[in-house]
Amino acid sequence: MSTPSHPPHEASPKRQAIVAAAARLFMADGYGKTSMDAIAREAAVSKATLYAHFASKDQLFATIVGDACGRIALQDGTFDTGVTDMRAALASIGERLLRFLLAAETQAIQRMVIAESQRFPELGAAFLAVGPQTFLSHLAEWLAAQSAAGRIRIADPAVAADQFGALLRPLLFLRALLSVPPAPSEAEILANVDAAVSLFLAACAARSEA
Amino acid sequence: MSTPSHPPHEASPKRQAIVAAAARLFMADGYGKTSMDAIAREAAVSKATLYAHFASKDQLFATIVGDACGRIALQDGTFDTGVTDMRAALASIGERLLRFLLAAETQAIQRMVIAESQRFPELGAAFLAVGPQTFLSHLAEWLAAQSAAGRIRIADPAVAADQFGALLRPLLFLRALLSVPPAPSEAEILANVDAAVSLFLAACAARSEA
DNA sequence: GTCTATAGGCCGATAGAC
DNA sequence: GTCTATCGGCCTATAGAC
Repeated sequence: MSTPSHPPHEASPKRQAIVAAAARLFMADGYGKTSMDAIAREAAVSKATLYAHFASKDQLFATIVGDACGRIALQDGTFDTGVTDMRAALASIGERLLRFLLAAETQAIQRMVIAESQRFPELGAAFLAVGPQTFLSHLAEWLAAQSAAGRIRIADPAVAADQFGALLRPLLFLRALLSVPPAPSEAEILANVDAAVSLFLAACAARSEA
Repeated sequence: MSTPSHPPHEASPKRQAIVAAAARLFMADGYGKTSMDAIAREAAVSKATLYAHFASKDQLFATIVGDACGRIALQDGTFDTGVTDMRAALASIGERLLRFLLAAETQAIQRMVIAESQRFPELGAAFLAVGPQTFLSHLAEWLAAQSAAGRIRIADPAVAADQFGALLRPLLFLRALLSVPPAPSEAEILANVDAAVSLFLAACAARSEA
């Protein structure tokens, strides 16, 4: 993140193996339980090689999480421009967001960043910037456009985007983040999206304030 | 949690010192970075005494987090029965919830439980039960009563409670959980509560469905 | 750059005296 | 129950040969 750290080639095969192994283990077991020995073993590389590519466990962790945050930003953030049915458009955006938030890799990253954000202060800020804030600013822009086109009534697009996003982190999302079974079912996901869209649209149809 | 574990007196002074020290250190540094040596030092007790009261680091951690979860449940869950102004009532409930979610101890517990919920499966379930689920079931009951009294229109109180709760975990809440400065200001807190109440009420005034 | 081998330290947990 | 002292192990990181 702060230190790109490519002393050898960025695309060195061993380096790629190390990154892949570290990502898998950090996400599965967290920072504390993952040892450099285990990463070296998983990557089929000696520990010395590992340390030739990454100066410390901290730096390796920061690199892995930074990469993962970058991957989040690459998620298709396109919002339809030729909208006619607001309910369908919001349902589509909401469903994509909720499914993304519940995906295994996203959940793993969230747990890691929340767990270590105090020890690695840049991590939380980086995640927030490339994840939630990027998504919300795109959504706010889109909402503003829909509002300007008269398809919805929104006073403050930024606030509205934040609220729509929050509605897609209901108890279902908490349950998943806390690893409490059962895993979210298809029906639950769709019901939560529908409820979020309904509440949001009902409010926007009814009022002109924020 | 599962193992009450009081071999000596539950209220033994040394035991209390251990619990206090462990709670402070676990919440500040997390499970991995907190050592039994540090806890013993902080509690002014030998490590052998520590192990006389708690069989292992895991068990001590589970006890501390279980206690903390129990303390959450003790939060004043009273909802006004003699309500006239729904906006004021919801604002009061919302403000108490958001301030609670942002409190330092609550944040520390959330980080710990999210971080270790995979290694300690009972932890996530216990937290969910005594925290969010207890609150939401009380809120749902209260909303049902208000709906029955004709002060609001709610089809599914459980869904509505979940949504009101979700609206009180906006970006502001994420920022705090990720330890990203600045700390939430008074104005931000009140603005977020007001926005949540406005959206919720506008939707409930406008529709009869969920 | 990559290996084998190991330094050096801290950790969780225990033995044994009182 | 509480202490002092210590074990055995695993961890991060490095030295030195190739």
